[in-house]
Amino acid sequence: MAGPVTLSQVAREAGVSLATASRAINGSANRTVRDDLRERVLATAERLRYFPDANAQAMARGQTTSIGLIVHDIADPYFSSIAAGVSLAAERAGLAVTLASTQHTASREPRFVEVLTRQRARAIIVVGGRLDDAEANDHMRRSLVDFRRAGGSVALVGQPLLDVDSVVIENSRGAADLARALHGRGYRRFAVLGGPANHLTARDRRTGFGDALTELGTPVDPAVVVECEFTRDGGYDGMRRLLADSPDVDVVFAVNDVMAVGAIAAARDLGVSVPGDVGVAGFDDIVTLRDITPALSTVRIPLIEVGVAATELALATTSAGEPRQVHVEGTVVLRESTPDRTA
Amino acid sequence: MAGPVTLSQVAREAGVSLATASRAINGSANRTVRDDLRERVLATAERLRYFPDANAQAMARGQTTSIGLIVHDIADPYFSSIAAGVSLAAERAGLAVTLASTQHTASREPRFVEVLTRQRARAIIVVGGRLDDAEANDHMRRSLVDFRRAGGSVALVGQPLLDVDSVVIENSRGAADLARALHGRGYRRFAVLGGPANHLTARDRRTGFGDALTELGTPVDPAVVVECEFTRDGGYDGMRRLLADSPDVDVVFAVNDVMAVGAIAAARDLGVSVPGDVGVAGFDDIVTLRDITPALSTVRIPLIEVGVAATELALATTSAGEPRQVHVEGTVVLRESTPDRTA
DNA sequence: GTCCCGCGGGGAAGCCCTTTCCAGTACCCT
DNA sequence: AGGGTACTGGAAAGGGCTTCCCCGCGGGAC
Repeated sequence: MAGPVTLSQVAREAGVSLATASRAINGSANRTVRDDLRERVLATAERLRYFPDANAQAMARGQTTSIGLIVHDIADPYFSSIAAGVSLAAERAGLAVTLASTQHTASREPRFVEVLTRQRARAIIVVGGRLDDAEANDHMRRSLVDFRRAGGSVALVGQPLLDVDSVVIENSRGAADLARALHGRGYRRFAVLGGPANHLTARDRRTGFGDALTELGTPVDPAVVVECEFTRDGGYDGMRRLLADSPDVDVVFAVNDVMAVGAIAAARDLGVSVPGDVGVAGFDDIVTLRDITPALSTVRIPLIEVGVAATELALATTSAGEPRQVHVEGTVVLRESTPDRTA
Repeated sequence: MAGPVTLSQVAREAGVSLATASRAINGSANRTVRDDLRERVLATAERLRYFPDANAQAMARGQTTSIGLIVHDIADPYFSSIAAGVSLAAERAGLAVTLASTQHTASREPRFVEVLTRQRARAIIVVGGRLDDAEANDHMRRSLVDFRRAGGSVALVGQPLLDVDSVVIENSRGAADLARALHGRGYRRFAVLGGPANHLTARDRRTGFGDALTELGTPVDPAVVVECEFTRDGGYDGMRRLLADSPDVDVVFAVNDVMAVGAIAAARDLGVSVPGDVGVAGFDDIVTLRDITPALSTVRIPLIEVGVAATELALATTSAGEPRQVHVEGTVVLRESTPDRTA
């Protein structure tokens, strides 16, 4: 019992002062500890199974060893892959990751930022498409300002929206590339499962896709751009509605993979064959895609690397100047769900 | 600048003592603060955007507000679903979750326990099948002892192995139920993708499955119990080997879903039809299953609830007596991947 | 043989809170 | 009117660690 072992116990036991014990264990900068003392301290610490109290260290040093990660839903493969990257990078940097999953509730985001502010986390990584919701974004911006005033840095994954460093995913360009690739495979009558109207990532992908097709002379009829939730079930729903209204379509672009997966399920349930009757493409290349049937065409985003990049960005000492941006390109990957029609 | 706002700043600004400010903001037990003072303090805190330093509070109170979660791989849907449950329960309890993902490296586990010991986390949830590896388990046990000596509690998800409170998943029984259900559908020639030999969860599922079949008079030929990794790629590999060696099988039980998914992919790549030529069943009912083809028969484990239960177990004040156990039953779910053969 | 300098040990301050303990006030009861 | 009680504000003591600063000591330089 007697609670955790403290440094003073170690010092006393080793017959040295607190200061020396601290320096021996920590290897203080610009100070050295005589070898025999250091070894004695280390041995004592080991014997007593001493583990420094990170909270006390944080207080004394004025700096913690943890970073925060805010995602919409940790059970969603998109987020969990990014989380894996963050976790990896954090471990490399010797930091612990505090996970916050908002369950798609925007109001939770600033609340979690506050929690992390209290923890005095070194940095926060905020992942997930932002909404075009001035009030919510203002809340978030304000919380992040508080956080940074408390000494933390922030990196966003998604849009460069909140005046902070960001890993920017080239949604628009990726979607445009996909549109051109599909056009190249002979598709002409496009429909879009567009996600929520005010979801910025969804919007960028929609417009990138649409603009490219307009340039190619096969614009998307706004009637077949379906609004729906950004989730698997949203895709399912959207696809049902789309197929009910306008069956005259040869390919459907869902603005993310989980929606595309839902769309395929909806098509199957309605007896519409994919890709026989209609092709489907998604966006992100989440890891679970490799095992769905038909294999889904998509725009590959290196999610783990995105997580790593965001972490490194947040941790790199801020010059306090312009918000920095790291751009990540998507790569079009065409698979069975959109076979070549020109043949 | 000037770093984070402190309580003394708030107190000074509000014209009260530190003690009063603390009590006003915190609502201390068995003490009251006069209304006008409290309001003044609160208003000042709000105006100054004061956020208490959780590390300092932890020191003063001798208790932190975080719990640790150790998983094998956060990008694996099995773990991320449990993580979602943990995250949910933690939020309810007003605690932050520190995430550690070991990437299937056993030696990382005790290291993460140590990190959490330093953080003085309230509790640790360790998720993921343990190995029958005395040395690794000893390490882990010892680390957990250190952690508990520092005041934390522990809950395990999986086997009741390390003398700590556990959420025990009835692997053996679930697998036996599945075996009987498959037998009931007319399957007779069973094979097993058995996972690693020393993986306890895998072993329990293997033996539960095998024993039930022996009882039914259709024992599994040990030659068709294939050892492989506990991952999707392990399942892929194992299935390849299995199909190469012994094609005379009508159903394959993979000891977890991701392996089953890999197995289906392998079958497809080898031109073996599932379920036409061979049925496949898994275990866990991970959320991504709903969209693979054919829909996979499995044993459903309520993963989110498991996460919640583990968290609540860890947080429930320990009577310091026997390790407590919460048992979770699996439910057999038969889908397209194992159609009825008796018809 | 002095004088300095640098090295390294240890005392103590300080990080930001909570909580105990003391003291002052107001009020009630007799 | 005096004494007790209830209430509440504030001073101060931690809590575990880092680090500044002082000081003693040994060695190099002249």
